[in-house]
Amino acid sequence: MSDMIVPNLLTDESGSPMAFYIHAQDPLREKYLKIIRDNGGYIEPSEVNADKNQYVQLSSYPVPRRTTFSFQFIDDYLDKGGSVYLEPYQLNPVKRSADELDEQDVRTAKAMAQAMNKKAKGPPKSTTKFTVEADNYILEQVRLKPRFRTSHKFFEELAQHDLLKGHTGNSVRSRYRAHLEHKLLYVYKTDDYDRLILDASGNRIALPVAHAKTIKNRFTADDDYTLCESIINHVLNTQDRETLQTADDKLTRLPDGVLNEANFLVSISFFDEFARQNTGHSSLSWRDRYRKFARVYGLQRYRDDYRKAMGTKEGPQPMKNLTSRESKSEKKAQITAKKLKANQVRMDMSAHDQALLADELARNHHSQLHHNHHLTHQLDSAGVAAVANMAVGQGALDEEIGEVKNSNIDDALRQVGVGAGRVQIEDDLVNPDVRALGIHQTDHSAIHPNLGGASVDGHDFEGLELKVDADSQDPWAKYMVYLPRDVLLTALFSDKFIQFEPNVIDRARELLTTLEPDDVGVLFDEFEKLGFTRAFVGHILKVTSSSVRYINDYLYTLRDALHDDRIDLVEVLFPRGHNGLWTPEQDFDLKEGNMQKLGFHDSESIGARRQFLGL
DNA sequence: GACCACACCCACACACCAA
DNA sequence: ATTGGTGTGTGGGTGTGGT
Repeated sequence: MSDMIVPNLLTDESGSPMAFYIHAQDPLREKYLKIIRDNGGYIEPSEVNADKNQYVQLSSYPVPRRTTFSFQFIDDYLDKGGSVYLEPYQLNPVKRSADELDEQDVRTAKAMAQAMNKKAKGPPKSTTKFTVEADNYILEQVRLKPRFRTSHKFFEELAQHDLLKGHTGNSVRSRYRAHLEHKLLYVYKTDDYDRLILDASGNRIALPVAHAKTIKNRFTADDDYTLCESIINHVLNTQDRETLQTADDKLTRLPDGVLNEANFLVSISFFDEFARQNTGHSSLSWRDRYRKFARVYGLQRYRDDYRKAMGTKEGPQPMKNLTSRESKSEKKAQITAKKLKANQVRMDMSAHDQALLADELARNHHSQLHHNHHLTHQLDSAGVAAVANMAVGQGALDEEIGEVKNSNIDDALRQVGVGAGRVQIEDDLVNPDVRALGIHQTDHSAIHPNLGGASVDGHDFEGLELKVDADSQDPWAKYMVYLPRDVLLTALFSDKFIQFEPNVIDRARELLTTLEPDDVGVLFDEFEKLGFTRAFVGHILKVTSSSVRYINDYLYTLRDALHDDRIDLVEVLFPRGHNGLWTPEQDFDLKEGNMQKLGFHDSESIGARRQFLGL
């Protein structure tokens, strides 16, 4: 902008400034304030004055029920030395009614979000070049966790590593995808829990990349065909022909060979069995594929289309584009639009009305305080806004609050660095509101958080609960039952236990330090390797509400008992009066509310038990 | 103007949950 | 126990702006 040479463009012939209005919240306000002033123009601070004088409002986005023009006008006007008309830059030519969300609100919200985002991100980002060292580091990290190599989350967490400072998750991911993936060549062999498998001499085992699965598998045409065929056969074998061939009107009989798919009954157990035979997807995924795709497309239709397509050059294609869920950004825009709407109503309310309303509400809510009608003069603007918001309705606000909560949680989770072997959410977040959202303290991520591999010293069992509740449908839940009281010692330990004595308990406790919330299976497996029977592990989890801290406590008492010759098995299995350790009797008391009998449990133990039992 | 770092998008695989 | 609704974040991109 060479305004040293060019005379002030934003003035009229008489030299008086051209006047504009820019809403105080507009993200580009500061930028254009400067540009316009530098070129001799004027920005009216008051909306009322601007309206009175019909000053042009410039905006980053269309504002419902106001006439606004794009900042591009200023850019072009200055660029072309003033030979530009205003009209084409108008953002929202249509005046609309005040009620009901419409597309424009949503568009506005989107544009606003985008504009705000730019502002929030601050001045133009500088970029950091990837070094050879960083590249190699990324590759090695991918090799260590091959299943996560397509995960956004994985790279987001990877970006926290010191070696990758200055890069974002996005950039590390795209660096890998665009420049490193073809250099990967091999990955390390890992077990079902994504832990490295070492060979006999303790070395990592290299594996061709193609052998390493990722987290999710796309459904192939063959998958879809097998699914459709199997379901058709299944219903033919399990349901009567008449039902299957009856049309929706319940009267007409369909021609032979045509089945009414609306009458198909396909139980969950079918998908369990099917997933056992077809291991590429979980039972839940197969069921979902059936619900969202096969049933929509038509199973018989897909079967026939597949067979037909076998003869073509292209070959059969998997089903696609049959889901129609609102995209996330769409949803967000809807919510933002609602908020805007609420704000708009507030802005539309005259100052006088706002004052009356505030006064009115204040009388109702604080009637003991005897306010006169000058009350509103004592309210600050935030107070008036809050009061007006009440008039707008709680709905939009509720969503706002919900979103704030969620983003707080997000932030808290984000603070959990990759090196932090285990999740520790700040205390102030572990409150009833957070619990009400169904978020476990430890339940933060689909992938294991300790990508950095920082070792844990085993003293922070605080709050880690394995993610299985006694009454859930988790396959591990069925093992989590009390043993009978007359059980024999031999039912608790296998021969291996003798082999590993006397260190078994300590090794078991050590193992606890490595667990993640989803590692119930790991715990079962590893404890069995140490010589615990599965039934006993289940019993321990039942007694301890599957909380790692209490499992640790239990192992202590178990160790002491084992060192005592005169072992009282019942006392070991059903410890009385121990905080965090539960028995069937105590469960009963908890359900019945006989809290006086549970005095030795602290509130944390009781809370954990409630959650564990689904009370 | 090509290349790169980084942001953003969206269908859907997989999962969980309430009714 | 089924069932449909829906949350989550992957998997595979495209868009954008700096260098």
